[in-house]
Amino acid sequence: MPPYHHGDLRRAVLAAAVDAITEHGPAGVSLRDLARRVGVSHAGPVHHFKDKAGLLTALAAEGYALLADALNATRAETDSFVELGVTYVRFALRHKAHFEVMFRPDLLHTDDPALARARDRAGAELAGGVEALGEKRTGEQRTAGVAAWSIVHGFATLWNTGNLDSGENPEELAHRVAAMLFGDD
Amino acid sequence: MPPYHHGDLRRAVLAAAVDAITEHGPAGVSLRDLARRVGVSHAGPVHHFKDKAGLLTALAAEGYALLADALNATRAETDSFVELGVTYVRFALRHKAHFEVMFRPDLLHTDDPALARARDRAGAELAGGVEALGEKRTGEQRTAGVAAWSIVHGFATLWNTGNLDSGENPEELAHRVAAMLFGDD
DNA sequence: CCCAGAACTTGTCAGCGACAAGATTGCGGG
DNA sequence: CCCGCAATCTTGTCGCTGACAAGTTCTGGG
Repeated sequence: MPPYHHGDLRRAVLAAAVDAITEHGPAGVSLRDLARRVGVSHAGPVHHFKDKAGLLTALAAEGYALLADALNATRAETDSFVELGVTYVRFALRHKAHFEVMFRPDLLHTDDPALARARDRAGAELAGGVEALGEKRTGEQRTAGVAAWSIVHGFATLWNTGNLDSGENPEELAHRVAAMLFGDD
Repeated sequence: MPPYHHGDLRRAVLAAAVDAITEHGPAGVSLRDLARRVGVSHAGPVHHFKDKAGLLTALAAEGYALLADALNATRAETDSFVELGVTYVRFALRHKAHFEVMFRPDLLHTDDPALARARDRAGAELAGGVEALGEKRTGEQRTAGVAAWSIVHGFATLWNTGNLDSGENPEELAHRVAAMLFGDD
């Protein structure tokens, strides 16, 4: 018999949620199923997340943190804006579950402070990249930023929903697409 | 007492679903609630859609049809590719519920023939636009098409999830964004 | 050592989707 | 005209779910 206290239930449930969402999408996930997967009673997870939305909010926050880290890392080793876009796409494809949840405000507690913090951090990395780009293209900062975010986000979304699939290497295709918008690096 | 036969229950349920999804997102919708809104017993809608996924599939198909019509109409009056992109965005903002459901394959019967037909029609309109564009830019047809779809789709998604909002006129912003990718018209 | 609170369980409730079986209605063939 | 049949809608039920309440077990700080 497993011990009464799980040890790190919170992390375990989050991990199970990632698996479940990756398989069946955010709609096909129940707290009770996650509890079962983790070997805990049906109300165990509630204590850590309060809500189903609370669980997904925690997942989204984790996602923004991962994204911020990834963006930060590539900004450290290159100032290629295209490369930053590819990093965004790579994150979305590698962390499909996190990415899906991050952009479903109807499933989240959008006012959660931890979520806001993580999102702002990721936003700052993105904005920093746009700013660096601005040295080349003055004016239209806002438009350029929106365009950049739109194109990588759209690509990631379309790929993840199976609308772009055609045997190609997604990262390479993403690179060519991003390069169409900004320069040739 | 209302008559036993509703008259056009199918259409009524679809309309109610649009309202409900627009308000609460696709997750916050139940067949039973739609049945109540329409004034019909809890199992009424089932007969017309078989499934909850069936209902959403019908909605998605309707969405693709509307999109195809819209794209076709603007292709008839201009060959500006940017304008075609703005039409895509305008559709997504005006028909938020349809648009959301169209790109959630985990909620749909993706193999539904009516859905496939409608989707193909919309895809053909889009592809036609890209082809016309190809007269200007040879080669890279595939890349250009993906880039165009990505940027308008990303813009629409980000706007609809509240990530771009800042008091600006979305269509005008979309126009500037699309123009960054292709030409200046 | 002990006890306050954190971590987890058990029990319960209403709402949901799916299904089955029955009631009502309109419609086409005779 | 009417009969029967199929489409449409209702009623009833099942297992599952999220939320909540109350109880049980563990753990760490004083």
